[in-house]
Amino acid sequence: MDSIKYKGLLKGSLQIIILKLLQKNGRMYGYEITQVVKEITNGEILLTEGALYPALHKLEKEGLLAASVELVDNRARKYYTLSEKGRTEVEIKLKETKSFMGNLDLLLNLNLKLT
Amino acid sequence: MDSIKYKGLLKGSLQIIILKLLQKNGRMYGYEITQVVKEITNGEILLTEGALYPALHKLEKEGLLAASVELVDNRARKYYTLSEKGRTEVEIKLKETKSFMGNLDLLLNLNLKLT
DNA sequence: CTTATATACATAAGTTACTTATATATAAAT
DNA sequence: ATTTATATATAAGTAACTTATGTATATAAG
Repeated sequence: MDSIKYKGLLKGSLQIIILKLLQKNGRMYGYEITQVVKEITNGEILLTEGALYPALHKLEKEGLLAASVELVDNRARKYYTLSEKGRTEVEIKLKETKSFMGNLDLLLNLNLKLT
Repeated sequence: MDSIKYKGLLKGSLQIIILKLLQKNGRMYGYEITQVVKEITNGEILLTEGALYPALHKLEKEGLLAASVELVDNRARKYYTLSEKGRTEVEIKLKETKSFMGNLDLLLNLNLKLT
């Protein structure tokens, strides 16, 4: 698995992507996140395991995610959900991301319309 | 000088910010870039010297920028302009950035409209 | 039947782009 | 006289990645 595009750009946005997907879908496991991101972005964003799993562990350690392992088809899946703290944080980080994109819009003359 | 917000998010976007400002303004020096970014973003993006100057040096080394030192008020200024390669690259990186923001829009449900 | 692909997680080593801190130097303002 | 603004540079440390490797099961292909 490898992500060809957006070499530097993904930096800093992986956390909010994970948090937002969990906010939307309630309960997901790591591999599922990689597949959903791939589908939604038409294969343009391909998360690497080496980035995703440490990011999940970090978010769990920080108390934003709760994890529970489950056996499905004799294979271990680690499901994640947002904690209470995570539900608060996702809103904060989302606002930050929007604000940053608004500023990038001004600097790069992208003519975005944030609704 | 320090940038409070967008801790991770700025990563990967500094290069395109520099290139785009030079495309727009033709000829700028480092300190001027920090001030223009500060003004345009209402003080929300504050470039650090430790990030800016190495980034300028790297872009110059890669042949995207041309530099010339000038004395103004007895102080040395290093002016940068886009090279031919830089003029091509800024368009490529701009498209990449737009594409990435479009994908982030899909993942985060931001409802932006890229024109 | 054995090999490749998909599913599923984890981590170690290396790279890169930052932050923070420090350094130098002149000009202008307090 | 001291601080703030202007102007550039670099060294040390950190965080978030990439790349590579490892383990293990299920399924499809040849």
